[in-house]
Amino acid sequence: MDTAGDALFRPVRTGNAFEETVERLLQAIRLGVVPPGERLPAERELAARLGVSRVTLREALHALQEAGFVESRRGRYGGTFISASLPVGGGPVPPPSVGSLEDALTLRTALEAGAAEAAAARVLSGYDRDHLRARLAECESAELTDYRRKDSRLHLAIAEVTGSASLTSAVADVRMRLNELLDGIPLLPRNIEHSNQQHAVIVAAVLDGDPAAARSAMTEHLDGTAALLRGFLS
Amino acid sequence: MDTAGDALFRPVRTGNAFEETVERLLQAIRLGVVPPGERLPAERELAARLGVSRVTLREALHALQEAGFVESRRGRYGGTFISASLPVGGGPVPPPSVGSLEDALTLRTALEAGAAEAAAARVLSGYDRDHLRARLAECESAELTDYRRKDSRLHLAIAEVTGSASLTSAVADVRMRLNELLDGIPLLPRNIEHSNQQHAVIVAAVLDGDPAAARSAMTEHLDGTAALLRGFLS
DNA sequence: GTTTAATGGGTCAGTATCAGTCCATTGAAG
DNA sequence: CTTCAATGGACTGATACTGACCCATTAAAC
Repeated sequence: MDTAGDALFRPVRTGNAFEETVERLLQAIRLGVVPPGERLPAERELAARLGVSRVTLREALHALQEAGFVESRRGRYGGTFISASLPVGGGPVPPPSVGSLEDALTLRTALEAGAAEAAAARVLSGYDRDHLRARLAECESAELTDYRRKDSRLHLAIAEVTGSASLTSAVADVRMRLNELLDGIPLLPRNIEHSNQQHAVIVAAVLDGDPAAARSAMTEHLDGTAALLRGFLS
Repeated sequence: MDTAGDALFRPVRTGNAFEETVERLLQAIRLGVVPPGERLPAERELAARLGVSRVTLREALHALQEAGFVESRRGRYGGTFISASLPVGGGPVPPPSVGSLEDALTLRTALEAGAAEAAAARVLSGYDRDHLRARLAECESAELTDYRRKDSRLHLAIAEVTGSASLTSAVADVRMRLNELLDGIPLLPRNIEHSNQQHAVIVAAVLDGDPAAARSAMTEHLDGTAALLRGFLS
């Protein structure tokens, strides 16, 4: 029962509805799923999709508004928009134990390498192929301050074209966990350049329909940032 | 935003606290993490670990009791025990869409193949090695009615020795989703025998510290049941 | 026997969350 | 300039969940 019990008897809810809602919205913003300037779905629709009451959603939106992440406009054709300039990092993160870092890295490798392989094994629609190419291009032309978001968006796109929504959510979750840690370490142009080369190889392998190549390229890419994280956080 | 939005704006809570608690406990029972006859943690402790009030936990336990999954005894050295003979399947499952089946299968392959690889890449403690061997043996000597539980327990053990609690939880979750579907298809001795051979290969590769072999053996194993599921549910 | 510690059984007031309803604002369309 | 539909803003009563109690029961330990 021991270790499996630890995993199964973990908390059923990680916080109250308000906190979880804020977390989700931050996920969408920080991972670049809805970019600066764009509109979120209307409150009524968003509340329904998040499975939360509109009151709770609005509390979450207010919190994000006060923190400067979103701005709301009333009236028809109004809505809640992502701020053009996002606030910088969400404050100092609690020192992550080595254990929790390894936990997240292990999960990430499984999910993202699996996603790359699965994506390459599928026959992709033209839409999917364009999506991948667009995210790759965005990543290559990203400003330094934008890079993490564009990078996340590309990785998420690879999970998306897998066709598995569960896999996509899981990738988004683990990336949020790791991004918090990554915010604590410097972003070197040298590393970005290297990342972009690897990204190109990964996307090419996926588009070519070469699962083994996609997996190994992704694994290599992930090992790079994993080493970086281990180095800076120890 | 499209597909990524679908994944990110999914419901924050899949049900009320009561339902989620029942689900978790069923997970522990159905996956064989706490076997028939054994005791669950005391209500106060379990409620704390599940992050739920004791009232809610007790409601969940009562529901499971009425359904015949557990029995409670009062007094010191009492507790809530898993029934020696568990009720059969949880009623007719809603017809799973092909999409949701593929969704779960894709996620499972990523998680479990990744887990096998990660497990083989670690230096395992003696305890871990024994754990794996014990679960494998249990699986090989399982009765037909016990097989699914013992099988799940083994797969979970492989995730456990990875050392990543998140990965373990994720494997448990996706297995629960698939077990519901597997309950709808017959369990042939012929298949069991084949499964056990594959299990032996997987565990051997993990114990030998051969990640590539562990991954490929696990992939092959999973592909087998995936084909079975696709065949019966279409 | 008596004691005692650990357990399940149950109650209650406070808080969080929800579903439903109506209001206020906006800008496009007529 | 009026109308209208879609949006954010705000309130209310009902319900779910919690945290903190205290009680009842049991079997080992003394």
